[in-house]
Amino acid sequence: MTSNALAEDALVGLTAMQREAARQEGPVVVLAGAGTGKTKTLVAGVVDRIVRRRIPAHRILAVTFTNKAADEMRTRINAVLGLGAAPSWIGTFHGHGRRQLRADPEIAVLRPGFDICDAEDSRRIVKRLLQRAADDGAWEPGDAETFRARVRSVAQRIALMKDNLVLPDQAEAVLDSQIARFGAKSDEDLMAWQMAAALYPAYQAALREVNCADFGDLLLWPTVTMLRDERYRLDWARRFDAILADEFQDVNRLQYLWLKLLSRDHGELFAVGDDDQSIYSWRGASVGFIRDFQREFPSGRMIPLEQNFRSTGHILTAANSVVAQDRNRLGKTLFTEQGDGAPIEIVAFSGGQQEAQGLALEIGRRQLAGVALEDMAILYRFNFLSRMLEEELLRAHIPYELVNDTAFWQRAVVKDVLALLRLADGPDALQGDEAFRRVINQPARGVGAKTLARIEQLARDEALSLFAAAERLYATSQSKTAERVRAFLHRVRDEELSTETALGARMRTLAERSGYLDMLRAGGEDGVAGLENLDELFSLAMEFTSVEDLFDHAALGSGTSTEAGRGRIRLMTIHGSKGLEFEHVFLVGWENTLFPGLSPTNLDEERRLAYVALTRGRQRVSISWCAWRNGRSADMSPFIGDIPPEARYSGWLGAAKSRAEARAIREAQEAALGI
DNA sequence: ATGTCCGCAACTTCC
DNA sequence: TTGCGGACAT
Repeated sequence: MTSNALAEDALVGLTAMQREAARQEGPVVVLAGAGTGKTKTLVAGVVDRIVRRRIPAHRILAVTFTNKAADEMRTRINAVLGLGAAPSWIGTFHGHGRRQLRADPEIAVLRPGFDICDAEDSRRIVKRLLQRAADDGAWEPGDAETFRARVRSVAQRIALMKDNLVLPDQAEAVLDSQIARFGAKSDEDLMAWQMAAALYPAYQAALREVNCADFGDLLLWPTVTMLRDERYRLDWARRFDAILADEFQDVNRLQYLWLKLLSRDHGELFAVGDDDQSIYSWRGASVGFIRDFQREFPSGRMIPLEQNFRSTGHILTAANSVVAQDRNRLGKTLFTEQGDGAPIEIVAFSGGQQEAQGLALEIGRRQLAGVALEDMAILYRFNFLSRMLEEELLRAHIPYELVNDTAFWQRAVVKDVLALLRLADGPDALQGDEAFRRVINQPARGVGAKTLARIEQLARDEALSLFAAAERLYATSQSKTAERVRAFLHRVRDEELSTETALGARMRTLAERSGYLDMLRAGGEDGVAGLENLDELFSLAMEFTSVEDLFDHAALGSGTSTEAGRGRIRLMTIHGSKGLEFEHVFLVGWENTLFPGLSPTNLDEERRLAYVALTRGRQRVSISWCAWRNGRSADMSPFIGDIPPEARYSGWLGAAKSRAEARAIREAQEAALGI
């Protein structure tokens, strides 16, 4: 087959508009509504550049927000062009930033081999700084609860400043403009901004001290350096002939500028997005960039895609109506040539448990009616809502899969064992201290707060690592705990000299010999779950050849790309569902106390979130809400009221019509599973 | 005086 | 589900 024929293949099945978009040269934004073939067009755009325009794959940069989206794009391009034909520069913003910063760590005042710390690590640093400031009497620490909230909020604001290219030494000066941009709804908010600005320089210094980059740093310093140093910018910009960006409506200032600096010379910026699906303003995203595109790129084209190929008419009517309340839209209306289909089903339950049970029953019923479990999904606003659902699905013997890429790497057991590896890899490395704190008393070996404080003191006085300080402190003592601690330290030291190169095997040995696995084995059900997680970690780690790579992937939450499990219903947050589609979708917890939430956040954004949720469904969408949740009464979400009456109806399908029916469904399911 | 274990609380959304 | 305060054990 000739390459041109291949290109045509890729374009086959595209509408005229989609094809035109894919072949467009120069700056272009494809304003693609949900289900209008956005990813298809993006993939066609990459293929067109490689095949028709003969741009080498390695000179194409494609960027997404999530690892999932990047994997998806790579898979689809490979499906068209053959395995390995996809550009190597397909990845997330953070992934690209990481690559750029690894090449020149000094632009962030870091040294080679720096670590990437995740949001939790950032919060830990902020926590320590806030504590120290409170001890110095800089402000009232408040009670434990407000202190915790403050840590979160200060950390988030520092991240927001980074996303807006505010450098540490500028924080105080631009404080007012930041407050103006993001608003401060309460005195607490205002105070958090002030603290964030005051602590930002110390926070950055703390990061550098341990040779760590946070998420923001990955893109901040490359971008700042490209702005300041034209040679540096050209060095990167000249590597690429074409830039493609997914989810353009969700870029923040930093990401936008990064894209612009890389594409400025040739103007080959191909972006797809939908302003109605902008749901990341809490991460600094601004719809303004897609809305002002035409002004920023006068020669650029904006191509709208409005024909929806995914959902039936009633679903689109519902989605359009919900989002129509948002004033400031670019404005487009989805349409379909399919029929109206089933109206949106609205179901009320008395409480969360009843909702979960009702859903389990309904899912069983549809399964019996021939709908495959993998064609169904349950979407919720907050992760904690999955708990009750899981319990009831388990009870009903309905196989499910929790879709949450990053959760795996955030599990305590995974972090603990990674910390063990980090210690073994270099106990005296600066990053080793955090790892030391994590595992020194895990399993409990008699090293509590007081002892740790003593170790920290010695470490500070003698400028030692915690590991070295502990070794010295316990070198001679004959106490039982001292002996056990000494044993632990020696095992880690031994492991440092290990000739074992397979990381998975190394970690298993470490976990075994440090007593960590025994702790889990003695830990009952939770322990078993932990052991299973570790097995997955060990096998994942086998694919990595360097410790650094493994830690990077752990921090960026990638690498657990488990194939969409067949025969399982999927559970995820609405945010996590963006870009996906399912035949049947269940939207739970649509109450005025939950969605939109109680705190007066950005109502338009919640609305867009509702739009995203609704447009995931192809055939049927069911919405449920509870009159009572967590001991509080609630009302139906106003978003439900926005759906025109002809596109919805009040169903009771979640409830069994009779006891006999419930039993029949259960028995059929159990029979199918051979229970 | 220290460390451990137990029960209770609250929890965005993601790289 | 982590993270804490408090009671208990060493």
